[in-house]
Amino acid sequence: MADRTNAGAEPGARRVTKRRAETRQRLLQAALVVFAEEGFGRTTVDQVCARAGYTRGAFYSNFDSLDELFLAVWEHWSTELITRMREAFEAFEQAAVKDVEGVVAHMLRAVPMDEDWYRVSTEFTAHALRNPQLRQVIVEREQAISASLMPFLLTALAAIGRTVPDPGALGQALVAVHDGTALQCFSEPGNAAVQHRRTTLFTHVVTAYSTESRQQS
Amino acid sequence: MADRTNAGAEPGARRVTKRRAETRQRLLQAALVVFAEEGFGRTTVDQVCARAGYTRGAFYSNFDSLDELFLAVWEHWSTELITRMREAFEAFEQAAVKDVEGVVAHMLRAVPMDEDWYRVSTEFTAHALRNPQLRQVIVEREQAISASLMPFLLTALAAIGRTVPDPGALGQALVAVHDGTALQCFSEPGNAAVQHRRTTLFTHVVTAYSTESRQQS
DNA sequence: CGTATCTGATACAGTTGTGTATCGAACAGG
DNA sequence: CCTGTTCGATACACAACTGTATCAGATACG
Repeated sequence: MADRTNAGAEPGARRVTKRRAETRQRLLQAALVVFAEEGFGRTTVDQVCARAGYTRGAFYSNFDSLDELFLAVWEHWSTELITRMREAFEAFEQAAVKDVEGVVAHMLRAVPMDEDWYRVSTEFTAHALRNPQLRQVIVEREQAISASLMPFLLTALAAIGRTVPDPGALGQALVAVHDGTALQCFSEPGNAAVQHRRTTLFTHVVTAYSTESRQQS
Repeated sequence: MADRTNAGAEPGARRVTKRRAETRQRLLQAALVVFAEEGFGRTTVDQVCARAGYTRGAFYSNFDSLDELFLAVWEHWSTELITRMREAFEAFEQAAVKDVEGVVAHMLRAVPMDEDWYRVSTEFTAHALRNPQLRQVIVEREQAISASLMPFLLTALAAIGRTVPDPGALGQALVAVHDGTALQCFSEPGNAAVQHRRTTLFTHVVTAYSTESRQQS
């Protein structure tokens, strides 16, 4: 590994200057775009640096290899996405929601759909399947997404008088449906029917995994 | 393009020798494995040829570029898969199937789950999103899968007294669910719960998209 | 300010891969 | 068999990328 950021507490620790943090950040941003455009395997160090406005020296000072950068990009942006999702959830007005369709509509509004990210994460997925450690990383990330989403979803469902017997199963189902339908939406960006069917499918799934409970909040 | 196969009818047509066909075939097979192992972007012409037992001369005699081979591999194996799926369906005994779970179990048994293919097709998907023409190819393939599957599914459902109001929507939903859950299954190969939830999700979806009809065949 | 350290630019050496051109061997048709 | 054609191996010229080593400017801190 190249020099790692560290909070300054360790012995032998090096200060992390602002400049360095900024450089790293810009490299991560640039990398997402370049990976999306060129594909990971065909991306060169030069391309990323050029896009970020650096030369290769900056890269090799911050990372050891493109592989390391790829992982860093994926982790950075996937946590970013989870954060955004959570924020969107917290900003919700539960007021107007009266049925499952409403809950789903709210939920889908909170889930970002970014094509660059989709391409990169898809490729990362394929990449991760080649490496047991990365496989695990993927699994954990999926659980994190599910864990971020479910509390809000359960609350929203409770508000319309619905209970989820097996939240874990619902979480897994939703992630799968999201992944599968995202591809369809990106494949046919102009096709409104595909978009609509996506919502319908989500609604069916949420309905199937929840049951009506007597007391409505 | 390199020399193309042709049926010999065109003027200026070249014979296609057996040797050539065999070479092409072996290159396609080798490519699937190498792409799965290395990733498309990091695969070299040499690697594919070595795996197939040729040198680069054979490759350049059959294809113009790795891109062309990638597409050829994807088309070859995806049609192959559809064929297998259809055959598996045709071999089914409808006898023992008495409920939606049974139908789903049969269906899932017909759908091949090959990890090499999954990796390659996932990467191809990401690749295809960069090119409008390839996007279209993906869409058409999805429709072909749906078209192969639905007749059998509709028949099986009819046999247990169920009707599907919107087969197109169900087809799209099933493809999405398949794609999404396949990743989960490959990520946690040892986890039986994931496998089971996949089946459950399929069952829920098929149930939600079909309605009970009076007359049972 | 002055200085020690950190950061990114630049230059370099070596490796790896591509695409083409050429040629002998394999093949199909008579 | 013989012959014209096709196929794939080999050699070559060229281009691209990597990783390292070095250095000058930027930065933090007393």
